[in-house]
Amino acid sequence: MGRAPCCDKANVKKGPWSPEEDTKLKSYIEKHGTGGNWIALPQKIGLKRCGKSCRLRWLNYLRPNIKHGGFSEEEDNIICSLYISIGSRWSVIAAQLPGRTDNDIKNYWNTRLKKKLLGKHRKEQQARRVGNSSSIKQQEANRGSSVSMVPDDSSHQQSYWPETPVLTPLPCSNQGPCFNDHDSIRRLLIKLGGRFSDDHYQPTPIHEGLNLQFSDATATASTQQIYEEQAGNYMGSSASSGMNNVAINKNEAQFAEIQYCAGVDLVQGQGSFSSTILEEMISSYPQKLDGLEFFYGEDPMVNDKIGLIGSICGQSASWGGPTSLVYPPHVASNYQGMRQEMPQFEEYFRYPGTQ
DNA sequence: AAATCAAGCAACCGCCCGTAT
DNA sequence: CATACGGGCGGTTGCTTGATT
Repeated sequence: MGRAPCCDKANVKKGPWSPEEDTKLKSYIEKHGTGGNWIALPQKIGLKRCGKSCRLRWLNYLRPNIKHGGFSEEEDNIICSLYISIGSRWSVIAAQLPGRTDNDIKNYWNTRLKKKLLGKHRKEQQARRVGNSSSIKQQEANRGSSVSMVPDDSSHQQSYWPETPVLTPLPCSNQGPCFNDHDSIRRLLIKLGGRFSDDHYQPTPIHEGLNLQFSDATATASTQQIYEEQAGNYMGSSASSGMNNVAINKNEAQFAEIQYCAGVDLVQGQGSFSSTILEEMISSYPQKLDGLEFFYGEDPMVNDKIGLIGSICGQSASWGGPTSLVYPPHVASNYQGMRQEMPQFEEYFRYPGTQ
């Protein structure tokens, strides 16, 4: 039995919204809210629109405090960092950029940022081929100093934002990249299903379905609280629909840790995680590099593929050099297989009960 | 001035997931 | 447990606008 359409397609208007439609929708929602039912909303207002269309219009354009265009360098960096870490999960990325919508970020990434970064990376590839190492160093030095990390005070979450799970807005300082903040990254990755080890945290049998730890002893009580909320969610979902959800989230969390390690290296200029493990990954799993092809350019050499992160965040190769690489989600989904096939892998990621 | 091309963006489509029945 | 339904999301489409020939 096929799905019933969400609306009567024949009697529904499509295409651009008129100012009148915008006004109707906006004033109604501001007065009465959405009523928790987008499908019924257009009939109440007298709009010949699909409920989903109304929802999209409201979320992307009519909601207060929406910012359009004019992405800052700082926002670029956040988007890049998150894209590298979690992939095209635009809603999660958008939650880190108050005032931005997932659609906006997605469009921005697809139309500009991707090309911008690709151009940057190719430039570096060419420079490397020419062997002009001194000019590269100069470029990198310039780039490092040009990365703007100016805090944006105007971007606090407003009351219309809670529909997306709000993570703590990145606490930016003018001293360095926003993503230097471990806790922000932790919160984000926890949201995606992982958790961090906590000296005060004692795993219970009920939590063992999520036996993932991040090797970070600085986890805070708030982090633990978030994790426990997450664990509660998982317990709830597993109670209603089996353990599959937990298993899925566990994989995501494992992926998140891999990404987290690389991501922290990425943003902090620390190469400790990357060097050995990633070289091994690359030599063992060159096919796993799919998904970020656009960064690689036409150069088949793996080493060239790996300079991408440096390009992305405008950081020098010095922090990770030719060994800094993160894996797209589908790679991480095969994490168990990777562990089995590559014993060394285990050495780098300690999980509870594996020591 | 007209035609063509490319970029940007708003909106739609279809799938997945959670929840209610 | 199965089914229906709504919400949410990412991918894609197609229109608009500006640049170039």
